[in-house]
Amino acid sequence: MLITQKCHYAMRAVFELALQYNQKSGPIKIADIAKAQSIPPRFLEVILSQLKQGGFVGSQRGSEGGYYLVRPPEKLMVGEVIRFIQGPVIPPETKKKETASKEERVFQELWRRVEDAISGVYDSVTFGSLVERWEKTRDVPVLHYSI
Amino acid sequence: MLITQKCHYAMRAVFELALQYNQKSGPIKIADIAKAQSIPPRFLEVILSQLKQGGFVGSQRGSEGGYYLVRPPEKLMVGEVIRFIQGPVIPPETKKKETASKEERVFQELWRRVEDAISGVYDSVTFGSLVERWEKTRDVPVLHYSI
DNA sequence: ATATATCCTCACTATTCCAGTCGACATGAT
DNA sequence: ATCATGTCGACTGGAATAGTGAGGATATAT
Repeated sequence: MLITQKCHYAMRAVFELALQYNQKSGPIKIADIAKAQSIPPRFLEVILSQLKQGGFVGSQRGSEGGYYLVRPPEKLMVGEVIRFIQGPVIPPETKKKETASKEERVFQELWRRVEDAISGVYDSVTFGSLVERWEKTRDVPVLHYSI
Repeated sequence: MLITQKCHYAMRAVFELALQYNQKSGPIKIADIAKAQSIPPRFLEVILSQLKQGGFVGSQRGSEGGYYLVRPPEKLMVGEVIRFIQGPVIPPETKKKETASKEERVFQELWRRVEDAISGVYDSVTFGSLVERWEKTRDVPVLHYSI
């Protein structure tokens, strides 16, 4: 699978922090993020602490503590988060010319192109743009009314 | 991981059959494909029989039997094989608008773009073009001589 | 100061998926 | 008839994924 569940959660968590970024209402609690984005809270703990390691978020301990985004959402590409949580799309050994057999080498150009194509998308979308889109469509009713 | 080992094997197997396609030397034995492409023979058995189910290859039983490509390599896109072996890049439930929560819906456009980007590459490369490339570079010495 | 709310750490489990194997059987060429 | 092949279904070991548990550390409120 291209995107793991964990990565989906990570992106939704960052997205949630991005939504609140301009509200200046202090750090957001794990519990709140978990609720807003329907993420198992204990699992979210693991994820956020990993995102902190990666320098994407910061935290405040104690009462009224929580997490916050380090960079403004417009300067945070989704690709950065995805790559950090998931690792590279194409594993390095698939790309290494030296260790590849002749047969494998035929495919390397293909994998390179695939990776570039994916990166092109990943790096053209920021959490800022996602928030913008969200703001625009937040009140648009779902088309699929119950019958 | 985007491409499983099994899928790599499948592509190399098909590629091997593509190489021999114009030689008209009858079906190729599992053992030969396995040897040429360094694939565990028993595993290759599983893979080829799956590819047969998918209509990509045909087989001949008995002595002097083996496998052969059903379509000419130029008319076989790598995407067809990859999608058949691996299933869709983005799982359908990630894309379904009806079942997605509001939060998930923000990301759907992103996943759609990623999928399209990948498909664009997958569907622009045929096994015929891979064989061509192979024929061109088959005798180019490896740059990395042993020291 | 104390209580409490929060993050922090790290180990642990359950489940699923992947890669690969095994044994017995079916079929076709010679 | 024999032997070389493909066919079939079950099976296993290991890795990765998703998620949980228990207790510790620290900041804020009172």
